[in-house]
Amino acid sequence: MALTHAILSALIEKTCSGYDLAKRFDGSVGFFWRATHQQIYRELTKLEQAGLVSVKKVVQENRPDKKLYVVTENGQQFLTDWIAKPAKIAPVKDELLVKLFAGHLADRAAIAAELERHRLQHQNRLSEYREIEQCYFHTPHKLSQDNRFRYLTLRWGMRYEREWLAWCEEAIAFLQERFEP
Amino acid sequence: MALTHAILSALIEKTCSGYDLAKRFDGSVGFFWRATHQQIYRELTKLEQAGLVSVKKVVQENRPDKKLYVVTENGQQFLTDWIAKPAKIAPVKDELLVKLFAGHLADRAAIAAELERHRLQHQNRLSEYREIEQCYFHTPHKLSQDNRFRYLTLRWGMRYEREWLAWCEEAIAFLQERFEP
DNA sequence: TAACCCATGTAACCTGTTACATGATTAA
DNA sequence: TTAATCATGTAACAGGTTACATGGGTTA
Repeated sequence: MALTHAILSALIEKTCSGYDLAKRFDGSVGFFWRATHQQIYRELTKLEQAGLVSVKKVVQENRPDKKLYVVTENGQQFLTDWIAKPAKIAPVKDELLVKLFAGHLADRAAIAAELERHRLQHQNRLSEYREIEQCYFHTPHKLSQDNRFRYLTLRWGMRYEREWLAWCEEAIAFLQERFEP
Repeated sequence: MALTHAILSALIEKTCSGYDLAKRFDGSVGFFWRATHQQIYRELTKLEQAGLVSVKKVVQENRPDKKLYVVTENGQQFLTDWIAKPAKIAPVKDELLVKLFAGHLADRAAIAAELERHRLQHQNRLSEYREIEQCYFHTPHKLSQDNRFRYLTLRWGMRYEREWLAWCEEAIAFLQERFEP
């Protein structure tokens, strides 16, 4: 179960509150592991009970108090051990591919439209990644060790999105072709 | 919820029993949507109640009776409608990327080993795909309409695995490099 | 004779999703 | 004054995982 680990990884990147974590899961680690705020709060409670994170109450003016979560030594060890443990490749779970698998049932134009919508979404995601690259990773050889690793994950993301784009284009072209019966 | 649709897609490709479906989910649609046999049996019961599939009892000699599931007209319409409905791109959920995100915590050799293990797994998956291509899709222009769509999904799979391989190699090379501090 | 395949299921549990709740502050 | 942001939570439900159960047939 990697939600635990995703949260620890995010907290190690930067200590913050549950609320902040939830927002950060829209980017950052969130690109590779999604979580809603309810999942996060639930998990943080467990992590605290297990002694993998500790909590600091921060009293604020003009806004609600918050709990800052800090990864403990135990927490860091727990993460480090996990990283070295052999794991299987992640299973693919993708609706669009299921749709194409039975694509002959539907109208060609409908499928082409759905492919085009996906193409655009992947293009947008790629643009996001490119902006992040420009912003934080424009000089790769000057990066700190931790950021070099994060840059690697970003590069995975860019490869992934570029490949999706290429495939969408291929699939759309396929739909436009005339085949012999 | 696409498990429903994945099952219908698989049944449309070929009518079979719950047991057979479970096995087929190790390949075929299963490459894009995983399911355990418990999930499948549970879902088939619901699909039958909803009238999207119908059941034929088949009495066998020397082995337990089985229930053949056939997609009904309603079921086919249900699937077809779903295919045309706009959907969002699938979120990525990948442990290895979470691991790399906090990669600086772990020993370099440990991470390199994990990357290598993943590289091998992706290579194996790619070989599987290539065999399927050789076996079923070696003459693309002679394929039936439905198989052309399935071939598209296979081509996605090959792109995906090739890109993973390339990235693993990049990441491993990165770990071997010497950087200035 | 032990282990595995065929075939279907129940039960308990863990994860993930959605909706609802609160209550103050700040920007449009 | 309406909506959004900050901050944390409860509750109910849907989806997914793991373990266990049964019972005959086949293979090593």
